Amino acid sequence: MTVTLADVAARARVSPATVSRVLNGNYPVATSTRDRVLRAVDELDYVLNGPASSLAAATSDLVGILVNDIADPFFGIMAGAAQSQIGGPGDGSGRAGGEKLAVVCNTGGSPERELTYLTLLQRQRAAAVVLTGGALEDPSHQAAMAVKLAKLADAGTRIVFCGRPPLPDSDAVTASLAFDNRGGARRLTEHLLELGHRHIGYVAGPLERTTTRHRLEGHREAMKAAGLHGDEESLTVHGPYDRRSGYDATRELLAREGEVTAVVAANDTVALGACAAVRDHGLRIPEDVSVAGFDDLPFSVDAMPALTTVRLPLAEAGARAGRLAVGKEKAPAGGIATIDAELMARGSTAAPRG
Amino acid sequence: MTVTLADVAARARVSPATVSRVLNGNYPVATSTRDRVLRAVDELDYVLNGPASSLAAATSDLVGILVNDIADPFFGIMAGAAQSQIGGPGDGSGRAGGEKLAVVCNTGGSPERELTYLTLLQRQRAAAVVLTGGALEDPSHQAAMAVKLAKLADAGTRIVFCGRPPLPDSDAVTASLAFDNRGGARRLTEHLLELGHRHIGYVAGPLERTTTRHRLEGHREAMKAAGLHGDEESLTVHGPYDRRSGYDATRELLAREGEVTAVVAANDTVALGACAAVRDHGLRIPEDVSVAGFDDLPFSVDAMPALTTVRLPLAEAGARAGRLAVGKEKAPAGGIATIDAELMARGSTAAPRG
DNA sequence: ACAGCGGTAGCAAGCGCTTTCTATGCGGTA
DNA sequence: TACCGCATAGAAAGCGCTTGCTACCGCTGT
Repeated sequence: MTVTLADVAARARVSPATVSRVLNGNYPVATSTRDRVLRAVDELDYVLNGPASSLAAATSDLVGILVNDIADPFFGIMAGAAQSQIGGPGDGSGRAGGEKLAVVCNTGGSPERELTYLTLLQRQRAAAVVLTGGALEDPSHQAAMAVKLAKLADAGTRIVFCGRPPLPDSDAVTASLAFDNRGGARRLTEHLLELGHRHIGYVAGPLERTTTRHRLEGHREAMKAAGLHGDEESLTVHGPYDRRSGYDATRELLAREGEVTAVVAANDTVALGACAAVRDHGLRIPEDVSVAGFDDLPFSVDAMPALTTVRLPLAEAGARAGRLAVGKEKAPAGGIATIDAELMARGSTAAPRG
Repeated sequence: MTVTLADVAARARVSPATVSRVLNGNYPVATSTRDRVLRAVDELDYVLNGPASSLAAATSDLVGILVNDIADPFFGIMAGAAQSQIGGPGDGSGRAGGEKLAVVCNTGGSPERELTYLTLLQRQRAAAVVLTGGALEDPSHQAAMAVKLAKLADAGTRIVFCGRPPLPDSDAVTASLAFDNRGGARRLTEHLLELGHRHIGYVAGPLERTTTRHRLEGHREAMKAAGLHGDEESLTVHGPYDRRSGYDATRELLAREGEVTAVVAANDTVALGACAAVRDHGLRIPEDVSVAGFDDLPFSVDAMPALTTVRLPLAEAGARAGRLAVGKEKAPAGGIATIDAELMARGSTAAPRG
């Protein structure tokens, strides 16, 4: 039926062992023999049996990339960059050894799915796993993750975090690349404060994610430093990281009182919803209300007016995570690197009226 | 070291065969025995060895989803929807049998990568493969794909196309879900013609993709039906499916002569670039120039003015492809289904001046 | 009371590869 | 000329699981 190593061996008139060695290139084989084998492989159109190979070698070339939402470019960009480094096809090396299969797994933000994907990858004896995006704060889930990751690490799977805070007291994770969400958020709010805003609405992400908390903390840090605090609670609304959440929350913020002069959104997508709400409320951006986002996704510069936001180097971070995952790059000191976030002041923010 | 089936068997005081049967649930096992086994699995924290299992059973639970650009929500949305149906974790069934590992592979639009990913999936003995997005028109690549897909199908891998035209004379593909790009494009251009436009610039996608050709054909069909043809060639510019291409091409179109009153873009992302170019040229949308996109990605409604475009039911199509891939749904008659595209007339198009 | 049978469990033979260990052939050296 | 060592190839033992077949047990039917 399907062609096996033995078939190739027979055709090349060598032993299966030799074919295996030619394919893996990890053992000296005479050039003439190698050529013969390669020709046979070609003629028979032989494709290695991955499971058999993985079983015998006790390793696999699978690399999993976990993302919260594959439809969100935030994750897509990171995942794409990571995948491009991990290789699979066309990583430029041309070496058979570099032929890793980078695959992305969509958890949909669900803790169970996250865990189950990890189990599935463990089952496949994955070579590495990259976890992207913020983590859930739920202690029991964190504990479960720590255990699972420890087991994976134990089995030789390399683990890399990308855009995710490091796991405390764990040496399972090879490297953690964490975004400076707090700093970015602080600078963003400072920018608004400098423009003269005092009543700033905050449309935050889901309560239980680290990303949400960090950005919120940065915002509040800035507010506090400006001597503004007390009404933050009432000016903060939580919701998922989507457009609708931005729309609904902003309508609510606007309806509550007329006092809000600026709205900071959890991310750019939410900001787009916020913009729509501001307009539907009959107000102009930025003359009546300033709006700001976070992430600087590609479409943000095309919003009208262009969205003030905080740029996260998603592609760079993803690529680095990919390289770390396949060992092309060595881990930063302490296994942790913080990635800077840069304020992008654009047209959607301006001084408040009056 | 790691826990094996045999360890579980020993602990449950049964044979390995019995453990395997409990795990696979495909053979009668007495309840008491099953419980004992399940408890042992739990206590030992046993995780099946995927490669070994796949080798012995000659099947695997991997399902590959190939996309051209994972950072593009067009693909992200389809892939996410497909993945959600394929299951992996939390497909709702709860059945162990449904635990497929849906993974997405990013070809970056490169033909070699596409082929190599297919080989990699073949090597893993994937249960199914979903190919999304338009195909390349290059005959030699198409032939290579046909051969590769035939081989995969031969090995029992189910193959589904999503948003991709069917492969002629091939029974390798289980089902093809093709978007009605031609019809959508035609209706879009008709809309512009009805508004009174006569000089319509077209920023097309890469020359070698079926999607590009089909959309272009629809456009020209409409033009021809309106008795307008001849200058289409000169009003068409090709480029990649990205913002920059839309920007550059539109600048060029605008600079060429002042006559263009509308710009149709290859997709929404390109349209965003076109919008920016129109504005940078000192013109207003839609008063001076109308702009239209394609796909109706989530951000399109938030452009200012909201983008007129053609809606493709990406999520529905992706979900259906996912279901077809795992056999939850049966293939449409003839293995081919055409998915309708709906015109979304919004603020970015209006009658030309004068 | 005995053959026969449905219901369970175990045995053992692989699945297709990797890898250790062993065998062979050859050139070079004393 | 005899011996050693290197370079290369082969033999064979698994890797951990699945599954066809056999074995056993307690019943039922006659």
